[in-house]
Amino acid sequence: MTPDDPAPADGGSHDHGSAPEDLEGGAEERASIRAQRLAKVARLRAEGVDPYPYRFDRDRTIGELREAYGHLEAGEETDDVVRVAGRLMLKREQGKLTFAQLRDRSGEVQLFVSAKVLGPDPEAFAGFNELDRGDWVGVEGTVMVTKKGELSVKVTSFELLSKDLRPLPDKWKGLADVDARYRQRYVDLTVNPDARRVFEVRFAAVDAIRQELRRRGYLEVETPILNLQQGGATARPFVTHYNALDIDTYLRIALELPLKRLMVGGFERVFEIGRVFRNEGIDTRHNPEFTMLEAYEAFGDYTEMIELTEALVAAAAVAANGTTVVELRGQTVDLAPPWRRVTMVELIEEVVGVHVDPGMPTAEARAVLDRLGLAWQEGWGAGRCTHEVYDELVEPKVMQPTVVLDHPRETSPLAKPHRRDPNLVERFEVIVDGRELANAYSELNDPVEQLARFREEAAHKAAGDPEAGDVDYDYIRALEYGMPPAGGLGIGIDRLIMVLAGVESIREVILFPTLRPEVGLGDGDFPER
RNA sequence: GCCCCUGUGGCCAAGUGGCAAGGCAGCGGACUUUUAAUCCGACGAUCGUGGGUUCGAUCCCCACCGGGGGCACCA
Repeated sequence: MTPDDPAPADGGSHDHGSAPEDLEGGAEERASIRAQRLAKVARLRAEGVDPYPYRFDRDRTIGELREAYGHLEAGEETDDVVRVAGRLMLKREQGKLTFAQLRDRSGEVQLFVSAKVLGPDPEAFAGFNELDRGDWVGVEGTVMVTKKGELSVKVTSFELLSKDLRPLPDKWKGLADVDARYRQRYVDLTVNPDARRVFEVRFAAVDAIRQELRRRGYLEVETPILNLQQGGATARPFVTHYNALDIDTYLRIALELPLKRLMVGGFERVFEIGRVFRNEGIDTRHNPEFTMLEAYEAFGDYTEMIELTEALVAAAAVAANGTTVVELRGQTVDLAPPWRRVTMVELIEEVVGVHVDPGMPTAEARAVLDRLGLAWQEGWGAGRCTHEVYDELVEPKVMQPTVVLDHPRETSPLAKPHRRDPNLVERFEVIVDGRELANAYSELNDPVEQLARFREEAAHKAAGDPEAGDVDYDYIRALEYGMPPAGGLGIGIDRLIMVLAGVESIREVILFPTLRPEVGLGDGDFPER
């Protein structure tokens, strides 16, 4: 239970009432599966069996069982007693012998349930057959292998651990309705192996990233999600109200500014993997809440971040898939370092065949956009125009991992000016499969310069731009104390997982993606106690 | 916001302007080595919701709701 939850409404009473519905004779045939199972639960209680017992002491996982007994030959039987637990995924009744598949988080094993073995009480065997596909069950039995070579537990006793009142989807086809898959992810995960695989990829990848960062001496930190100001990126924020202080707060849109305050404080190497929130549209690449990694390293610049990005992505790929090679939409992509490095201006020339750069006169840059059929807006300088060409015509076409260096200063308010070209900043993005996967800077640490850029943004906000941020005076004050030179990196974890899992929609990699409220599900759909 | 596609028992899924296939699951029966077990039998559907056209609509039209995709917006 969530610690802050109020006391449970039922006051902890376990005094269960009568059966939900008396199902006599033929009525049971016509009753819904759920009603039948509710009746079953009531019957068990009447017999003194708790259908929701408190615990079951298994002595190993099914994976461990397979590990230990995988070598047995077909037909071999042992006297080794084991206790395993899991969800009943299949049941094959065959007269006085029943086979079932039991699954836990580590794998599946067959249950060999014989009337003779389960005795002496003849009710016991009938009781096993009363179990339904989907029930959570604990069993004790001996390890054996059937004639056909299937590792099995010959069950000597069993216990219902939790009743499944709703029938699982088709045992072969699983759950196909995407709406149901996202809304009822618990069912999706239960019956669709692909769904489980995607999240295994996710957990392995994120874990590998953490390990690699820790190995490099990075400290994992947690910073506020409720912010008094909007900053760290350009995006429309969610606004909520904090009653105790009677102020509006913003859900964070980035992790950047608090982490850089920690650089001022001397942490030198920090990272955070956390949820950020952007009040924008939903599509195959955007979910309003998504997971971001940001990492900052003192005394380095963006060149360190290239190597770090390569290492993190490669480690994540190997941990998730055992290889750096992934298949994406029929194409093979190799994430093994080193990746290609190229400047934005060079890459535009290569892919589009035109020259445009942030140093050229604005009119000239706009003329390039005109020739390419791209729209520009008043107020766009050559830098913004260059970025537009890159976004529209270059990024979608780059498949293999590519480090795109040296972005226009105009579109990068938190990056440090380029040491050799005042029109640029020291920033790179990594593109894989036509998508931005990572973004890194030599971090701007000049408080005077930073304040000027904040003020520009605040002016935009005052002019009605909901994505422009506020002047964060405390952040400026922090910079005035001195932030060491640093490289910083951001990786969109969800998009990385999409690449590693080879899926095309961000919803496939988020356990509970944001959806409209479900209609029609209400109190009337659930039984009285 | 706009456009296209889509919604059929718990799940999967056909279908047509004229009584809504089939499979899985569930229910009853047979079966002690099955592997999506098999065989036999009976049951289960206001075809997303509301209007309209029609003698008659699951099907055609309109609106709304949910979902998917694209565009736009947006990093």
